[in-house]
Amino acid sequence: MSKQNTVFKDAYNRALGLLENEARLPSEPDLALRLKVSRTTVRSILAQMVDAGLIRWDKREKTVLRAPTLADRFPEHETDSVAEIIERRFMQQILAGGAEPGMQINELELARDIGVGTTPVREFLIRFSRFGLIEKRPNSHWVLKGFTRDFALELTEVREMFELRSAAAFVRLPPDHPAWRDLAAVEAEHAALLRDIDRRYPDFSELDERFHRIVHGASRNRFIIDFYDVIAIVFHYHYQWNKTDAKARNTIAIQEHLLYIAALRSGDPLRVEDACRRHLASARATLLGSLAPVPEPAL
Amino acid sequence: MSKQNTVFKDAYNRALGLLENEARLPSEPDLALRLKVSRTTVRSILAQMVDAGLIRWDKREKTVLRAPTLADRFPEHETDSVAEIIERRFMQQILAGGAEPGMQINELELARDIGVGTTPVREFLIRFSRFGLIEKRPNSHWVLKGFTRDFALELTEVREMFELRSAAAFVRLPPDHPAWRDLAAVEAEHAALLRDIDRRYPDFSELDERFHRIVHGASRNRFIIDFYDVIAIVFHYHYQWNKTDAKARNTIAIQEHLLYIAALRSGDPLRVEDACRRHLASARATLLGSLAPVPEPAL
DNA sequence: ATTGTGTCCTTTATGGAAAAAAGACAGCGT
DNA sequence: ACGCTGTCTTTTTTCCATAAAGGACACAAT
Repeated sequence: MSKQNTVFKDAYNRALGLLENEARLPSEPDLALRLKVSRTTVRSILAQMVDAGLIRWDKREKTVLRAPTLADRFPEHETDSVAEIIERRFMQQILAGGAEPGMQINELELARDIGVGTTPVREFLIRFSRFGLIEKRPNSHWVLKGFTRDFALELTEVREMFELRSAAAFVRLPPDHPAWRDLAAVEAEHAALLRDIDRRYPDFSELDERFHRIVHGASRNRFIIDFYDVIAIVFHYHYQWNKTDAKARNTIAIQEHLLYIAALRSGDPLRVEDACRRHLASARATLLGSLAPVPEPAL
Repeated sequence: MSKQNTVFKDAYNRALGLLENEARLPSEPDLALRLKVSRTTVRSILAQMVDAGLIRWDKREKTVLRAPTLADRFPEHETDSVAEIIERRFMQQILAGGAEPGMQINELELARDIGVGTTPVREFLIRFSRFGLIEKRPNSHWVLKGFTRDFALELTEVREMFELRSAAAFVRLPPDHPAWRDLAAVEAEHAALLRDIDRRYPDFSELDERFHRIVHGASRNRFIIDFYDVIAIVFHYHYQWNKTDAKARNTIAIQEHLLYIAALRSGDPLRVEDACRRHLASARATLLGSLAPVPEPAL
């Protein structure tokens, strides 16, 4: 076994959707564009569809024979790339499972645990190291620095610097800048989410990321924009395994966002700074509160 | 050929220095500690020294037989790890050689060029991607974003935010904090360098990095501290192939550093901020000036 | 009792192979 | 003329093998 054809399987599943309401399929380059894969993969998909009796394929003629059923789809888990699998398993171990700071991380053991080769594990750890949670000892193991209170404080310190600056840059954007349109869109989604909060509160996480990325984008600074990756991954996994008071927490955050958005629209720098600071302070308090409580100093 | 024993060769060269003025060598664990390698490598070194007729080795007795000569050393280039070789060659291509933004980077070609396997090249690119100069298209090539004017502006913007905050944190350090001792040491080195500037001006680069890392360390924030890696690598390679006015440039920077250090010692936040801003503004101007000039807007 | 050595096992670093996926190009069809 | 397909080549992704390096443990020497 040398490589999983997850790109093929995922694109195949997505291609099944195109068969639903069409009698014939477009050209290969057109399909490649829509599915965001190469024409080589498109041709594999078409060949597979022929085998499955879904289409007849002769040169430019690609006639749909029958509608796809659930049985035609590849199972979800076979469409995950190795990198995604490694990320999930690793984050599970260090955020959910009890992993103490200082612990050694062993590439080989991790690879065996997950059932993949050492190469992708190693590459994952290298990529992941930029998040500041692990550190490499060359020619030796990795050290887990841990999702500690210190980590959260350092993360939020930088986040606050970056977001305040980005928010200030936002109000200086020209009125026809696409960011204003994006902002209006997320504002509407916030309002919609709030109206149906009892049922939809778990959807906030994704909206939160979208909103903050729009704000950070206004900085037009790749380092600031890229830093949001660190925040996003930490929040994503942390709150995924830490759902206490999720509804109340998200409701408050939505309201803060709405005030923050209104401030941005007002164009008043002072009002923006105030709304931004309030929200960031509250986000920090929530994050710190969800960590282990501060150790009591001895009396 | 599967792996270069560069760790061994580099440690062997360093170990030769220990033979100079000693009649016998210490224990294996002791040597391992001094050379910062494992005992396994120490034992390989000792075995090699026996073969070379440098020592007699019997259990705990490690008697020096003769002083090492230049011929005993491994040549410098054999002691560079593969990762170092890749980094140098790559930086040469993108900073010194004319590499236009938007260019594709090909792992395989790069590996063949340098004469190493694809695995370390790939790992280098992943590590390097955090510097914001290249970007990955999954399942496809890397894209060179280039050391452009925009890059320099974005880099210096973040640098200035981080350094101002770190400098402000520095003056709040307790008087017995080791950073004050480090600061005094680099101050002395600055003075010494300035006295012999005609001859020693190329040494400034290293001192510059040492100084700024001390300042950034005061932030006690891993993200701020790690960000200096980006600055360091850019400055290191950029000025290595761009030596115009190096002496004048370094002389000015030393003087700015001395004022900056004096401000830090004064403990006056306003004075610190002023000195820090002045130096950063001058560093930015120098960096931008050394890039291609701004394209003239059409009349 | 502590420190050092001999021995052996494990892990990391790196090259190599092969499947999956991307990409190039000539010739064909409209 | 332009876009599409057939075919072939190249590159990326991944697993695997092996040398280099690290690390563990029992026994030996001080």
